[in-house]
Amino acid sequence: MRKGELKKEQILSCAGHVFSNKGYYETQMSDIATASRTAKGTIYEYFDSKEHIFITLIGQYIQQWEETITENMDDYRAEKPSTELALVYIRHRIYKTIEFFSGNIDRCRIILRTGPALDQSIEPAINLFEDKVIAVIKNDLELGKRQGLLGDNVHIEIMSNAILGSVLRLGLYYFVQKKGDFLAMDIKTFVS
Amino acid sequence: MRKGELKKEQILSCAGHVFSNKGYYETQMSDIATASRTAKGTIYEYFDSKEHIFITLIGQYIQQWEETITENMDDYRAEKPSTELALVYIRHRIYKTIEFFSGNIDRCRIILRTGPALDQSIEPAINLFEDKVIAVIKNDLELGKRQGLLGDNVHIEIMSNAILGSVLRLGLYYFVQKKGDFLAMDIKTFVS
Amino acid sequence: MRKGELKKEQILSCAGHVFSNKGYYETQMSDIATASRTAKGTIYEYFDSKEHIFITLIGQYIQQWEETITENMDDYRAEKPSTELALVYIRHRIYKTIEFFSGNIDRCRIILRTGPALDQSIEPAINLFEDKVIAVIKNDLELGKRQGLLGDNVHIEIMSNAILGSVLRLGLYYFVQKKGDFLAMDIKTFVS
Amino acid sequence: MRKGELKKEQILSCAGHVFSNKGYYETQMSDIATASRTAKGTIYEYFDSKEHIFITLIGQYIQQWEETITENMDDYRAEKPSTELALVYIRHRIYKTIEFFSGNIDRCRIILRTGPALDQSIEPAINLFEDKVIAVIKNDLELGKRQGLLGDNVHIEIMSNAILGSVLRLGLYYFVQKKGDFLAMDIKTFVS
DNA sequence: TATGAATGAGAATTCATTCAT
DNA sequence: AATGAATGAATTCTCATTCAT
Repeated sequence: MRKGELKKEQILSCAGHVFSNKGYYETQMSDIATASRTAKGTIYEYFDSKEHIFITLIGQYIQQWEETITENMDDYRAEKPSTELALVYIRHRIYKTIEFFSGNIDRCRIILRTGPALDQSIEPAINLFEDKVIAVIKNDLELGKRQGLLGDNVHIEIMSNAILGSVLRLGLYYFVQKKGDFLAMDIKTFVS
Repeated sequence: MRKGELKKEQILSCAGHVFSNKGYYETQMSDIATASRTAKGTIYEYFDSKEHIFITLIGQYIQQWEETITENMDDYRAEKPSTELALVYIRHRIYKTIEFFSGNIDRCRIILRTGPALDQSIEPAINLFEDKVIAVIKNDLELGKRQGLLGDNVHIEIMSNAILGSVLRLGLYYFVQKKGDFLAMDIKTFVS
Repeated sequence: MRKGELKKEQILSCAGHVFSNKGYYETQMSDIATASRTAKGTIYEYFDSKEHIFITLIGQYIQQWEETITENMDDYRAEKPSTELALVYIRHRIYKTIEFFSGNIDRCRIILRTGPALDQSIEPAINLFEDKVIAVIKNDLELGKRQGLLGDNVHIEIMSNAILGSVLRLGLYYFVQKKGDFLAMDIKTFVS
Repeated sequence: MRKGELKKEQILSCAGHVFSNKGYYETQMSDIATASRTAKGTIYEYFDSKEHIFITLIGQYIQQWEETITENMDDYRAEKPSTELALVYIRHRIYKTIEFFSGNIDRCRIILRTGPALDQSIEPAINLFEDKVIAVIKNDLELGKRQGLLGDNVHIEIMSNAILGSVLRLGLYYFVQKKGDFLAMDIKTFVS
């Protein structure tokens, strides 16, 4: 049981590595087999299909992201019981999201480089991640609005999408394409 | 000559329609043949491969975008010879880009849904579009900085990527996924 | 009419050139069209199919060979009315056949390099040439036997095939593969 | 391992049978699949391409020929330690080559019917066989010359090509085209 | 008579998945 | 639980031939 879990995890992480380098379509099951030092048949003991691997992987990434952004949340809660909690939250989440992306290059490349249009069956998986993020941002923004930190004319839906788009694009630019040197300062400046 | 051009254009636009619905990989040459009411062999008279069709299509989109954003540029130039030209420019380009996306749903879906990770040979084509847009935005932002409209602490690279990310994401959200009603007001509010 | 004949001849000789370089299967109708500066459709005005071109070509070669080996035959007839006519004939034919091969490199390459196993429909064409040659050799050998130049124990069928095989192989070796310098002496020595 | 070798051998021999009947170009992978009762995909587990199968086959034939002509060579060596060894050798080889051709009809048909002009990539394979044979004959002839069995005026290159041409042609005539009854006597008569 | 765009049947090859061991 | 040989549907691309002009 324990051993089986390990094997599954091993296949998953190796698959992530291959997907990250070759993309979903260019990745072949034999690549995953080779990378994970597993026979092709064995992979099918743990996953129904190539698609299933990919979807499982994205699901894992979402869970990891959720865990990451809630980490140490209590510190903030305690630290600043005053106003401006929304701003603190959103900054914390952006930092944590950046940490999330920079923490695992395969994860980063897959999420940021895989457009939603790959395939009808994979599209929902990709969208799921982005929907989750949008929901969290929206929530924070609404909190901000209630706290009077954001003017009434701020359109939350637009704002949250814009923030998500910005963050994803910046991640792609700095972490995946590595076109510039990432400077820790910045986003703070930008958001505010 | 004229007739050949028409046929090529017809294949290209039908291919765009199929790509937009099924994605690059799920699209088969036979789908394009059926959609364009052309024999498979005929498509190969005009294009070397499926990849060639896709790359040609993206190239066409880039050209169309460039044409769109420079349209009526002179009006603005005359209208506001004073300061704030950069702001006018950038707004104009954002409006025009929105117009560009909303003007052709296939174009919109392909550009916004196709992640850069489809395939090694297609990735450059996709990146080309985004690089072009980044270059234009950077240029405008630099102009804005020189005109004193943007503070010195604004990091142009980050800002331009954030704007691009926002615009692409909003296009995806409102035009492709149609999750909300697009309101003409907004982006203006957002950018300022 | 005259002009049509010329066109047909032009296509045929250009086809010979292409077949000689690429072989029957690797040759495409478009190659022949390009080589003969004729539109693909036009070729079909003169020939029913690719196969038809090839068969016509071989037929032409056979006719040319027959013409070549009978050239100046009368000289020999007059010159040596004595015995040994068979030997004179066969030598003359071998010389003329060598002349035939060396006179047109495309013809030479096609006949000597095209094995009989290309295709069910082309095999008869190739065999036709060799059958013709065998018949002529056999005839000469029988004459030689009647004249007492060849012992009774010479098996004509074997001998004629052996001579044909030798001649074809030597042609291939010296004219097509050009592995050695061809010396005019020799075959005479060999045959006798 | 053992089983895989068997499968490969099975595909190879069935492919030989199909090639021998239809020729290289007319043979389709599906024919080989059917003939060997193997799925098309399986063939590609063992061979990279149709061309690869053909080249492997010819390589095998060459090896078999080399094995055949050296069989029982020692007998001769013991039997006739005197002079005329060269003549014994060459006769032995011709008999063995005839045995080689008559021993496997597919092998015989492929070697004798496949001209060198099939295809640029296959031409070397075909030539390889004939080059090997030429080398062996040349060697024997040189031995014969040293032993004084052949006059100085015998041109070895021409002679060896002529012998090869004769043998191949006779094989084609008697074994492939079956135009006459093969009589065991003969070649001996001819060569001497 | 000449053209070359259009055709579509047909070919080799790929690769996710299965299954006997 | 693990294997990897076997599968065959599916896919891209080719090319001899046709036909409207």
